[in-house]
Amino acid sequence: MSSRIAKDLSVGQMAERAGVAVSTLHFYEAEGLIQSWRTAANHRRYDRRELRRVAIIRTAQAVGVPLSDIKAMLDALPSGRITAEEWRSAADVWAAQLDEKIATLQRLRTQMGACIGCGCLSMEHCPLYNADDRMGARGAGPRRWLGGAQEEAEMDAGAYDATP
Amino acid sequence: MSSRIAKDLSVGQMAERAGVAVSTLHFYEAEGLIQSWRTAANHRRYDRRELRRVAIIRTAQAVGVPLSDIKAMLDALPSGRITAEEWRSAADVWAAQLDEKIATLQRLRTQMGACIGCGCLSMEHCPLYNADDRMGARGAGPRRWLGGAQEEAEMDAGAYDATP
DNA sequence: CTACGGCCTCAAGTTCACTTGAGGTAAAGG
DNA sequence: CCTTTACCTCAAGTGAACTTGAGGCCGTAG
Repeated sequence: MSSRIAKDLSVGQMAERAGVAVSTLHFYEAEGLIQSWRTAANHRRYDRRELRRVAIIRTAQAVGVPLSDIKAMLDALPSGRITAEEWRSAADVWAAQLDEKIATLQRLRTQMGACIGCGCLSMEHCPLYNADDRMGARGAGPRRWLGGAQEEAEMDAGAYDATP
Repeated sequence: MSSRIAKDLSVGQMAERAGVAVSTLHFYEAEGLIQSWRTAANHRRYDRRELRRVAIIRTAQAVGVPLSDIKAMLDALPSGRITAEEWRSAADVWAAQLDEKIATLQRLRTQMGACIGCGCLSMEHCPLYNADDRMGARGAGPRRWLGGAQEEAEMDAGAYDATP
């Protein structure tokens, strides 16, 4: 029951521990990705649990997941204590998306190393474009995640001599 | 030797085939990511090989690789015909990065499903933050890829009651 | 008592990856 | 001949994810 308030972290401490800038934490909080309470002096105090949230946010971002998606997932969790069941169901939602991304990466890696790396220069049966991720692609600005319809993506092979 | 010029694609055809907007192709070309030659009427014509480049660009982007990195990799290739050896060495440069990303993703997935999913709420031995990708992090604006130093990332466990 | 570090807010700036718009050319169809 | 369609250029706008800067509060070490 005794909540050790002293154990909560200041924004500076959080920033150092999480490896992000203070301004980033301000930003995340403004976006509703993390939470804090305030001291009498209006200073932020973070529950240590928020560290994990930041870790997840950063990791997900590192592989191209937009903040809006991350937020959606984090929002799906209840704010207090989280049961194993709650985590699991949240994790399941992500699992599919992450698997897709892992597959995309492995496809890319394989393409680079094998299909393309082989030098055959043919893409007749190229699986590269089977990545219809489709997740963003609304509005202007940068479209992360493939987004497009990609339809047939039929590309034929052939030899050319780089017509100038 | 007979270069079938008619087989080259217009920007509209490329756009449709590659599943991107015409403006995107203009943009990629301005950035030096793809190439074209011009007809008498100053219209772009793309060698079919450029389709593969676009495919690679899009796939890499889908997993968070910035255009600058993609360009660096594509620039490393000679512009004409590419030998198997050339592709392989280019692929090798990327392989490590892609493996890192795959590992990061799998870590994230595992964290979500197991370490965190277990409900223990402890991150004592959490491997999540061992992703010191470090690749961007120069200048202002959004820092893709983890970027930060991440140092120890020591997070301890404990029970709290969400102090309001 | 004042200098300092650390915190606060809010507005504006920056980078990336594009998109949109204005204004114009060029061949093809009715 | 006129209109459509597809293309061209160049400048400016947009959204995401932050960072930077200006101006100010608070507690403590010198």
